[in-house]
Amino acid sequence: MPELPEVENMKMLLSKHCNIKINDIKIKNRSLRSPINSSFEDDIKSSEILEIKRLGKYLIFLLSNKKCIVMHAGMSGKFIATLTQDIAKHDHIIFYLANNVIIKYNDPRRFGIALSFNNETEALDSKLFKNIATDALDIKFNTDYLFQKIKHLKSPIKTTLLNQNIVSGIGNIYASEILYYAKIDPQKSCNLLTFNNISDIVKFTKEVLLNSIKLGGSTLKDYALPNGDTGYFQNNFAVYNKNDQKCNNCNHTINKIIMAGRATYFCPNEQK
DNA sequence: AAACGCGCCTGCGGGC
DNA sequence: TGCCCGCAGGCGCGTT
Repeated sequence: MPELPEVENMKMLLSKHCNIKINDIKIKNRSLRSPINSSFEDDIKSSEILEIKRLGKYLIFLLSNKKCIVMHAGMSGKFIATLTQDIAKHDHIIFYLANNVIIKYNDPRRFGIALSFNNETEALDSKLFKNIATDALDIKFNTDYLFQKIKHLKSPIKTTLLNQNIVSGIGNIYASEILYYAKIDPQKSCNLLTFNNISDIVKFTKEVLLNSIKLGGSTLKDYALPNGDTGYFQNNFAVYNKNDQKCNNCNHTINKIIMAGRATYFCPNEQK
């Protein structure tokens, strides 16, 4: 999916449509990862979005009627803001704003989430967020936090960074990228990492994610920004999708391996 | 507890 | 040309 930088870009662009009445809402297909709840349309209709928050890869919409919408874009979800009425294949949710803007949620694989709650507290107390850890860009995600959280784990650091119960927002692209800059082998067990290793991981997590946000995120097959633009971060990948190419820092070839079923890229010469 | 594998879906590209 | 296979930004559940 969209990982943290892509979701942050969605948030920024959708936030331009706050404080505008939502005249109508239509759902073409309720069967996302879990079905869209039956009161979703009624909870939103005639209300306005006051504020959009992001926690990890989740978007939290606070509405003027106190209701709260939670959305997650799964692997292939995206938002499209448009003035044209056309409905494309996989446009599952359509918001009709009073200023004639139409916002569509499109998600071919339907791994996304869209649920409404009576208020923000109810949303944050729900099962969705029960085990979601602090956000990777939150000041509370620091070296002491991560060291305490993972020093006893025997799992490899790469799969651990993908665990949203440890830190939220990092996905499969950025896990490889972060560990490349931190010069750590993705297969290394967490309990073998030094405090300095973990300090580097935290530092480069912030750096890589913030840099990608600035560049509009990464655009692979499915992802596009709500205004139709594509991000540029994929041009800055150090290792992701670059197997058999040369490492930027040395002449060694970038390796691709599978960890916990997910493609993982690293330079075996730089990352120990 | 913690670590792994599988399934949920659709679309695309490569190999035959 | 067309079919089949593997793979894709994620995550929850079941099993060991």
